[in-house]
Amino acid sequence: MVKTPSFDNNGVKKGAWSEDEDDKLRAYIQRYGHWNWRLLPKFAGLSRSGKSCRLRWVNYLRPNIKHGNFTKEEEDMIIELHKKLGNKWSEMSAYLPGRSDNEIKNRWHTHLKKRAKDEQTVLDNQPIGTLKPDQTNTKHDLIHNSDTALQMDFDFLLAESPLSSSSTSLSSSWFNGLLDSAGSSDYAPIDYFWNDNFLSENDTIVSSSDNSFIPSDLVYQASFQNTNTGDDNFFWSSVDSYLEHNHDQFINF
DNA sequence: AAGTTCGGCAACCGCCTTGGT
DNA sequence: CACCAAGGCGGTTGCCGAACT
Repeated sequence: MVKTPSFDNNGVKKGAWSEDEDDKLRAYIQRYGHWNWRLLPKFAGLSRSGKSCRLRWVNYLRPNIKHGNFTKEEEDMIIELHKKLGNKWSEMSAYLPGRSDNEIKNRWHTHLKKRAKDEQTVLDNQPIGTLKPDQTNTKHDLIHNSDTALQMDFDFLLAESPLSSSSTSLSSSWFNGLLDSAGSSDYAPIDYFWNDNFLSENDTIVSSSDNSFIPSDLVYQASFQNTNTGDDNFFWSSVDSYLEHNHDQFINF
């Protein structure tokens, strides 16, 4: 299933992650965040490359990540997004909460690529004139997305998404519109999990400006205020800011 | 039962982008 | 402007279990 653990010439471990390594990485990031992937393994006590740590966290260890058991809706969405975006797996993952780009990519290659091709073949070989009304609808839906409402959502999302080339800035209306059009937080970009998992239920985001849309990177740089105690809690977005506020711990490092 | 092929997926590799100096 | 380091992304690989012969 996974690559056999081994060490390269620099003593960096490769291959499958052990439970102990997962625990170390998870505990470290949940406590300190990932302020610098390259240095993180050293601080966390791991013999891994920063890239490997990042990948493990993003694809497997981060909170709310889902594995396997793709729903029909998720698969439909992937196929639809692939039509619109091509192999932009990371962009697709923004529309599928809890799904990593790697998992979406794997799902596409192992299941959906064939399914999409088969569906297209059926459509190509079936003249519209031979279809009954309901079949015509089916063909229309498949061509123009399997669900009309979903299609409208896709069009809207893609047009308004901050990831879209036609969009020039992160707009608050994008997320508000996202929720309005979807009518459900299921369509919310995955970035929102950061808020959920690094804040206690009594914490609120303190933002100096528009806080309707806060990408994960910005969340890390934001400050949070406990509504009960009024205390501010900071997540460190850079090694400099971290060291600055934790100087005593590293004075002898 | 043994050998072979296939499917699924975690992880790696190399390139590109971005930000700092 | 050029260079460098770090992060991010998409393509690919390697391994294992299941299915097949």
